[in-house]
Amino acid sequence: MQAISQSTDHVWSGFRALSDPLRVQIIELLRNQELCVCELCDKLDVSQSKLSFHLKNLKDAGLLNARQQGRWMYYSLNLSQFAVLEAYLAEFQSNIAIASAKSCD
Amino acid sequence: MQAISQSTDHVWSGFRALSDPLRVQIIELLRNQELCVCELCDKLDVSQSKLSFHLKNLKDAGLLNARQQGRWMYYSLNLSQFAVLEAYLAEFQSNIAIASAKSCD
DNA sequence: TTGATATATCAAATAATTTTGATGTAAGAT
DNA sequence: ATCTTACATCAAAATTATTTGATATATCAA
Repeated sequence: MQAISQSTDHVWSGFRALSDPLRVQIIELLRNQELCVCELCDKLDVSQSKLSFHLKNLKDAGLLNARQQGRWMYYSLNLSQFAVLEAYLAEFQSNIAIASAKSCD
Repeated sequence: MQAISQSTDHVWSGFRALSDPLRVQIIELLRNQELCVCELCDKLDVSQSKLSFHLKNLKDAGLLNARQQGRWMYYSLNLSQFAVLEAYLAEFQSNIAIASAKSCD
């Protein structure tokens, strides 16, 4: 068994964070810049508590960094976690089909 | 706006399919070989209808291929869809921080 | 044709997630 | 000290996803 198979918890929970359209919109907006909650709120036109819920979801999955400055919270992408998920998916490309024509009977 | 931002639907729905521990177990088992439902059922020790539900979920997301042979259905990974998701994540690595120290006030 | 097997589908029950609106908290301004 | 602003949190309601057990379908075997 490969190391990668031993604990896939962080993998599916990472993907779970990305499994929502609003959360994908959030990371798209943060693609090139850090933004504060109020800016995200404006751009996405969603309620503040709703946005807060989704930001927490992304942050708990390790996909976002948060930085407080005075009254504002600035969120940005945590690229290393994106890289973890990317690497997980990339590994599938390098598989040898050991038993491609296996039969059941 | 980049092409990638225009339709993120297949992206989050792809990630949604990967956002469940059992479904991740399924793709791990299919990593190196095609398997039929009964083999997956044995190895995962889950009910047949439950497995069927999750296989459909992965298939609908384009992550699995299905091939019928007699009474058996063989499932395998659709690597090209894995590559799509991988590429989506990879793009985030190449972003320039346009406004890293933007201030809100 | 009858029976067994492999898998899919369905409806009902259960569980998890998301939304909403209200309230809490902490920082800065007056 | 009081007020306002930015954000987080909470509980209840609404929505969505998953599980379960039953039934349907199709293939093959006898």
